[in-house]
Amino acid sequence: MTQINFRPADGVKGAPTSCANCRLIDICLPLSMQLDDIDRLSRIIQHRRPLQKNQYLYRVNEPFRSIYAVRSGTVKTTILSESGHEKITGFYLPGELVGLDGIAENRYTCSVVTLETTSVCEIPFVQIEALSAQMPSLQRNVLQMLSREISHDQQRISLVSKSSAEQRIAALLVSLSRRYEARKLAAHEFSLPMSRTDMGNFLGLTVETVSRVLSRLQSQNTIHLNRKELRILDFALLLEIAEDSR
Amino acid sequence: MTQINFRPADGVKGAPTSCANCRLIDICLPLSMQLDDIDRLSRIIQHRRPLQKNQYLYRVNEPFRSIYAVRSGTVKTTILSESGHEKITGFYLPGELVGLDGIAENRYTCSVVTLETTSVCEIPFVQIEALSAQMPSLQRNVLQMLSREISHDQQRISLVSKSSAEQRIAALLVSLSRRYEARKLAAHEFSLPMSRTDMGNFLGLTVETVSRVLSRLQSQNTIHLNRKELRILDFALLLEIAEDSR
DNA sequence: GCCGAAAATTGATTTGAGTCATGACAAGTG
DNA sequence: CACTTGTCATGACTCAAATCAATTTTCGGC
Repeated sequence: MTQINFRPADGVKGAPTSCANCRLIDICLPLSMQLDDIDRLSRIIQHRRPLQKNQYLYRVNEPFRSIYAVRSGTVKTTILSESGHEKITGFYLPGELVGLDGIAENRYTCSVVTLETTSVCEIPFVQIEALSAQMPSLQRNVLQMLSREISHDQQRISLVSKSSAEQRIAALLVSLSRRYEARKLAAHEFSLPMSRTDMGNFLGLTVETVSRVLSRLQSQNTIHLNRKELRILDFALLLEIAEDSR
Repeated sequence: MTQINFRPADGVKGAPTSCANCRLIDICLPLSMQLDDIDRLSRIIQHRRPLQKNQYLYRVNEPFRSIYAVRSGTVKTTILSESGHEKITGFYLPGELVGLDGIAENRYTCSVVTLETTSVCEIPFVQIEALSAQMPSLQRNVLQMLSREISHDQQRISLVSKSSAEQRIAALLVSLSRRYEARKLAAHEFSLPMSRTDMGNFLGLTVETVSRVLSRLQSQNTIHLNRKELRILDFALLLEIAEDSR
């Protein structure tokens, strides 16, 4: 299991590190900021100890304090339906931010759960506000990250409302692939961070259907799947399945 | 057809009006701002002539200039799949903002189409930025509106990924009902602003299924529907159908 | 390494939504 | 006004996904 390490620097464990050394700099909040601005931003970021699998980063209705950047690992966001059922609304990879939903009501409107061992950068919101009052580049970036999240959410809506199970699953795999690619990781060979159950929950399908569709895609040589290790054999076809709409 | 008038003031047509007189003030961007701040905000808002049904407010990839508040009428946002198929990602009622997705890339990532005659308030983004640099209340409100949109998008994801057609349709009706209620309009008797086709597109269902489910809900006396005029007869049941999840 | 629990796969069957086809109705057009 | 056009409703039929059930595989703890 060759887990890629997103630790920003090789410094002493727990020592302060800077976003300037982080390999996610082209994707994450400091995106296209000046070096000295990045350093000022880095100083307000808190590095937490990594969370084990299935831990809550925060829960719905907790008071909003911070936004978080996933540094390594993967998380899911969940909302609670009025009947008490948990519904997954998204998966977040390294460099993606969670907690942005908390700004409006000053408390989180969803919960965040780790899918594997995950470390995050915590960015206290009052400090973001204070700093961005003096730093237009940060203010602009915060707005951009929120806006980007809205675009992504819309993509997600179109993903989960696709008509067939095959389309939805193909579209999820394509989405993951592209996001790994943007992180300069292997786009056609990666590990699915979530369980089949989670995929089904997110996509509005039963586990059995997820399992069957994955098997079918495998028998057609579109993908190869060994437990969670995915290899995309025919990306073009996968994309066609995902997009080919009635 | 008693169309409720959202025109902010009774002034001369085209004369400058203020958000202070608008009945959407508790919902829209100026939410909980001071009166003098509201006046300053009002001055940068441009009132466009109303758009007829099926007109584009803007199209995907157009350069981002403004965000828009729906003043009266209804719009839908659509994104284009790679296969060229249009997918509806949301419906927006008076007091809701569209265009927030444009901030990140400086161009819109979706298109906005009117579902009926609609008027909007245009708010040029450079002016928002300039003004919010001097007006913390506005800066905060802009962030809150973006954050709120993210929460709503997550709700929408959970809505469209529900498992059965009945659940999805019930959930959409509940959502509309609550949003009309928040606008102090009749929550249990309103006109569906979108066609059956649009409902189906948004929910990932065929028109026929939409039609059949609506008929079924009607024959069970959960709703009464005459063309687009909807009366919710048993809201509790409708909510139960929407939320009752496996 | 072994055990029990959880997760995933696979099969058989049922059910619900899609597809195709037709007709009703309303709105718009010449 | 007749005629077209678009929207919606409904029926017959098919097919895909849910459900129910039984194994198999994987994984965490001892």
